[in-house]
Amino acid sequence: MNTNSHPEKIFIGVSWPYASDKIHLGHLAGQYIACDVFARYHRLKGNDVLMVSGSDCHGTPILLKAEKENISPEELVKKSHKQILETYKNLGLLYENYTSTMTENHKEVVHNIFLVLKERGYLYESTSQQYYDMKVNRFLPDRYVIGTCPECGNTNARGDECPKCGAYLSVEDLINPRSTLSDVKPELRETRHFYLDLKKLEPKLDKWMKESSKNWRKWVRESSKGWIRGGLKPRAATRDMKFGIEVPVDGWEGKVIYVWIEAVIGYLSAAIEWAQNIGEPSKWEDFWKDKDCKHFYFIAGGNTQFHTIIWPAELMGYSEKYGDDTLWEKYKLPGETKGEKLNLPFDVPSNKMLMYKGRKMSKGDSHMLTADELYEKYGADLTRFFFIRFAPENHDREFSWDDLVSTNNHELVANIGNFVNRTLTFAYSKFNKTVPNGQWDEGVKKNIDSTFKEVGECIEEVKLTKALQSILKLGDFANKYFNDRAPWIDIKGNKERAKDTLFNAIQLTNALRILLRPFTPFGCKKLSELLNIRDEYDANDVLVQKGLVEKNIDTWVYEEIEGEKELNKPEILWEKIEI
RNA sequence: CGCGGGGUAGAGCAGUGGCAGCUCGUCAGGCUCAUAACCUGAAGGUCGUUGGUUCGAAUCCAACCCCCGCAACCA
Repeated sequence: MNTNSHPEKIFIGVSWPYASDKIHLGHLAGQYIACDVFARYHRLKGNDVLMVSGSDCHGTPILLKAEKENISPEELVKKSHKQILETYKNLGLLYENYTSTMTENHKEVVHNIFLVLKERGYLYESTSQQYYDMKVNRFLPDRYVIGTCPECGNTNARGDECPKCGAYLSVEDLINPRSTLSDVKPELRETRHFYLDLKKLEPKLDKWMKESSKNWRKWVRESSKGWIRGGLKPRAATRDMKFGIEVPVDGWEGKVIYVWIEAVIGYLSAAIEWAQNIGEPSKWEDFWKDKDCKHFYFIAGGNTQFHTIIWPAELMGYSEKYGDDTLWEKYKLPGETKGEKLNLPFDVPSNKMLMYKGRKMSKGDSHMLTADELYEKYGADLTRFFFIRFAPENHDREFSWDDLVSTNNHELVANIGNFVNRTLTFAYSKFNKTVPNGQWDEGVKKNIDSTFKEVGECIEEVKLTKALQSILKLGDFANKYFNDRAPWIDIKGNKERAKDTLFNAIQLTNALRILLRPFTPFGCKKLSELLNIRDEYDANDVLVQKGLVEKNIDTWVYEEIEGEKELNKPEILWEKIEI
């Protein structure tokens, strides 16, 4: 059932996990749960949602890790991709298309964009000196060169920064440079690269950001403006490497497109792939060219400038092809029919960092807890609930097992779960396994309606923690209502009043079920069964490749459960954690 | 003086000009339908520091202190 007569179009781009390892808790806190809650809400509301992402498969760290494990980079990527999908499935993270940067389609779209940017003069060639390791036959990114810090004499300063004195260094400043890959002294060699001319796009970016960033989170907006204020520098768009998407220009063999120039293009290529998958190759234009389609990018702190500066810059430069007949004919994207510009980000709800033991989690030195560890121990709903309840939306947060246990026992279990259970067991045992036929209490009705309104507004503004708190407030209200009305006393002498109480308590239960669907879909699915509501929507039907994900039976307007409906035998939705 | 965020009760946080709030924890009481869950009440704060603007400042301005993130392919 879908009563939304004016569906909105919502495009959601989720930052691409790097296919070198499993998903860890920082990823969950950063974006992978928030995006799913947001998407589920909009689908529930009856909006057309296209949420895409994929595995980011290229780059030096994958190459090095593969070498270390003595497998090919392709094998490593394949393994990681599979693990990521498994985690998504377990947690019920649902995409219209989750793909990877290894597809032919992605390569084609990347080449198309690269060449248009080049033709429009946003990519220029330049040569520079870079360290080269003769032993492993490879150019070295700055961080793979260590040496003596010219400021403090620390002998283990990195090419970009001295960890001891904090000085920001240029790699050529290092005294006695050594390669971290082979420990040999690298030599400076001349190399040629393309650079993305961000300086040239700066005025356009500046204007766009001033107009568009008003609704962004403060820290995202301010730091993005700060980068522009500080002046944008050209960024290398290619690298000396063999693993990746080759540069589509003669004489550039052996070089690939820099992974962050390339990976963000995945938001577009994954939408194109989705359209092909559903057999309507032009369908992606509904999301990328309809000016009313809002684009949300769910990412985490460290990637902010790629989504507020670099990706918009690429899109702006690329969109100049639409004013040029020659380019338009020459560089059509797969399935492209309309000569309209591509949409820019509407919001980039980036989260801050989740800290673990005082510092951020990192794949680099295995300072992390994997998503699977948490899932295996506590299941999908609590994992999801926790990372929304304690999301680092505006500042960093320390991950804490105490918070996790506390929020489970006090909020998910005692507040919501217990209310549902006391209501259902009461109705089941005292009212002959049915919903008692009672009268609405106006206060209850009003509270349900205003909670739907408030939660909806919060989610649409991507204030998910606040949305969840609002739901918990309804849970508080529900428990208080039950307590104040004391139906266990009425049942002995004033059964009509008890009937009304339970009727309203059941409505509150059902309201909580719908409100929580985006957050804890598994428990809500179970609750549907207890309430004897037909619910074929599979909470972890992940990666629907064909068509938009099937819409829910529910809507975001509360519909009452009629009296005398039969109930199923109550069961516990969420278990308390004993310490 | 690189850019940015944060500093509010024991802990975690909300609060952007009008009586300092929420959750947990602590203490006391109530209830017994419910997963020892639920409800009521109490204690607990110099809102980082100093100065300024204002009838009025946690909130606006200035200076300073402390914590954190951002340069690499770190979410």
